[in-house]
Amino acid sequence: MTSDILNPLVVIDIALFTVQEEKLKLLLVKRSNTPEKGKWALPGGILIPSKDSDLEGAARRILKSKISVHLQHLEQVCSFSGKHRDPRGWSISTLYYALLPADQIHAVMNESVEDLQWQEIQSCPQLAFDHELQVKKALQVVRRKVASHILPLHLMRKKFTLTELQKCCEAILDQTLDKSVFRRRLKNNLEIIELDEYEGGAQRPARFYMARKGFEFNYQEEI
Amino acid sequence: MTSDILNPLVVIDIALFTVQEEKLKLLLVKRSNTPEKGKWALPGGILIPSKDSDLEGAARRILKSKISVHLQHLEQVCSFSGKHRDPRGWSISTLYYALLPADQIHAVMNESVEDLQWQEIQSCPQLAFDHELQVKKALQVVRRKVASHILPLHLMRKKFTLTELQKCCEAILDQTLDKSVFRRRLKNNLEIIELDEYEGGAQRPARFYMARKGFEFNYQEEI
DNA sequence: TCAATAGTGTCTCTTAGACAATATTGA
DNA sequence: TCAATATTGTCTAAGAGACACTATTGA
Repeated sequence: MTSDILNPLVVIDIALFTVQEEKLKLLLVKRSNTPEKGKWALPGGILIPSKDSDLEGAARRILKSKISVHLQHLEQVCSFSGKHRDPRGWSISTLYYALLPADQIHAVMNESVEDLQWQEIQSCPQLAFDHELQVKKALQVVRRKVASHILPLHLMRKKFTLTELQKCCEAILDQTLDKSVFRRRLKNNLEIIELDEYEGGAQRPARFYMARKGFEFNYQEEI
Repeated sequence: MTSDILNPLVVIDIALFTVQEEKLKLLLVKRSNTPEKGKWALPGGILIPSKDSDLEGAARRILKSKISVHLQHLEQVCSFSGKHRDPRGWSISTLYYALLPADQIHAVMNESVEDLQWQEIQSCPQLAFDHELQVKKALQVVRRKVASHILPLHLMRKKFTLTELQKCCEAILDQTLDKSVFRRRLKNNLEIIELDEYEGGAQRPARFYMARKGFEFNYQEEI
C-alpha cells in the first residue's frame, strides 16, 4: 500500500480521551505493521471511499473497530499533510478527537490482535509519524474549550457530583481550580440539571447532577 | 479529471479576507469550468503532490496565481469531505483563510481570464459546492479571534490609527465597539507600537501605530 | 466528639460597559 | 469661535481569585 505521485494517501487518526482516576488519558495502539512497526501511535486507518460517506464517517468506522459503544462527541481537529510525515509517501491525515466516559472504558475491545493502552498524557511515550504533534493539537482544542468554561460533560458518567466534574476539568487543564469559583459559574449553567439524589459515602453526601439532554461540548453562542 | 472510487479528489480552497471602506470583504472567483460553471466560488485548486510540499504549500501556490504579494498570514480552518460535495466524486477540500491589507488589494491580478470580485460578506451571492458553509466556518475562526481580543493586524496598512484598527475589528465582528473600552485594552497590548507620528486631517490629528515585528494573529499563550 | 468532604460566604481586585468630559486641529 | 475627531476619565456592575466559614455524614 503506497501512494503514488498523483494520489496522496488519505488517512484518519483519532485522539480518544478519557479521565480516569483524576488523570487525563489517551488511547494508544502499538503498530503491528510497517511503517513504524512496534511504535505506539494514535488509532487510525485509511479512508475507504466506497465505505465512508465522509471523513467523520471514516473516523466512526475506525473507532467502531476499537470501541463497542457509540460516541456522541467526535470532532475534527485539523489535517496534517506532506511528503515526509509518512514514509509511504505524500499523505493527508485528518485528526479527530473523541471523549469516552470513564465508566465506559471497558468498551475498548481487548480481543483485538493489537496492543492497546490507556496512557496518561503526562507520560506519553514517543509516538509514530507526527502523532506527538497531533496529540498536542487535539489537547489544545480540548483545553481551550474547558478553559473557556465549556463543560466536558461527555466525559462524565450519567449522574455525577460537582466535585467529580471539577476533578475532570482539573485533569484536562492540568491545574487545580478554586471550588467556590467553579461552583459559582455553574449556578448559571443550563447544561447541567440538579437532581434530588445524593451520593452516599463516609462523609457528607454530595448532590448528583446530570447533563441536559442534547448538551454539546461546544460554544453556546456561535459567532 | 474525475476521482475514482479508490482515490478521492484532493483540493484546497481559500477564503481571502480584506477590510475595505469599513466593510469585511471576501475574494470570489467566477468558475470558468465545469462543474458549477458560471457560479461564484472561493478561489481554490487541486493538490499537486509533485509540486506541493504540504497542503499549506498548495494553498500558497494557488494564492500566488491570483495575488502578487506574499501573505504572512495563512491558516487552516478545517477539511470538508464526502461523496456528494463535488459532482466529480468523493473529495476532500481543506480550507485555508488569509488576510490581505486593504492598501494591497491592487495586488489581486486582473490579467487573469477569471472573473474576480471582492464581495461584501453581508451580501454574498449563492456559491458553488459547499463554499457557503466554508465561508461560514472561516468567518467563525476570524471572528472568534477578534472577539477574544486578538488584533487583526494583518489587515492593517503599515502605519495605522487606533480608530482605523477599531473600525477594522467592527467590520469583522459586524458590531460597534466602545471606543474607551477598545483603547483601554490596547494599553497593555505588546503587539502594537506607539509612534511619534500623526496623521494630518481637518480635525485633531490621530497618532500612528504600527504592528510589532513578528506579530501573529494567534493566541498569545498557547495552552 | 472528630475527620472528611460538601457546599456557601466574603473580601478584594480586575475588567467590561456605558457615557461624559477634555484636547486638538483647520476652517 | 465652531465642527469634527482624538483621547481620556468616571461611575457602576459583573466576574475572578483567594480564602474562610458553615453543613452533614459515619465512625
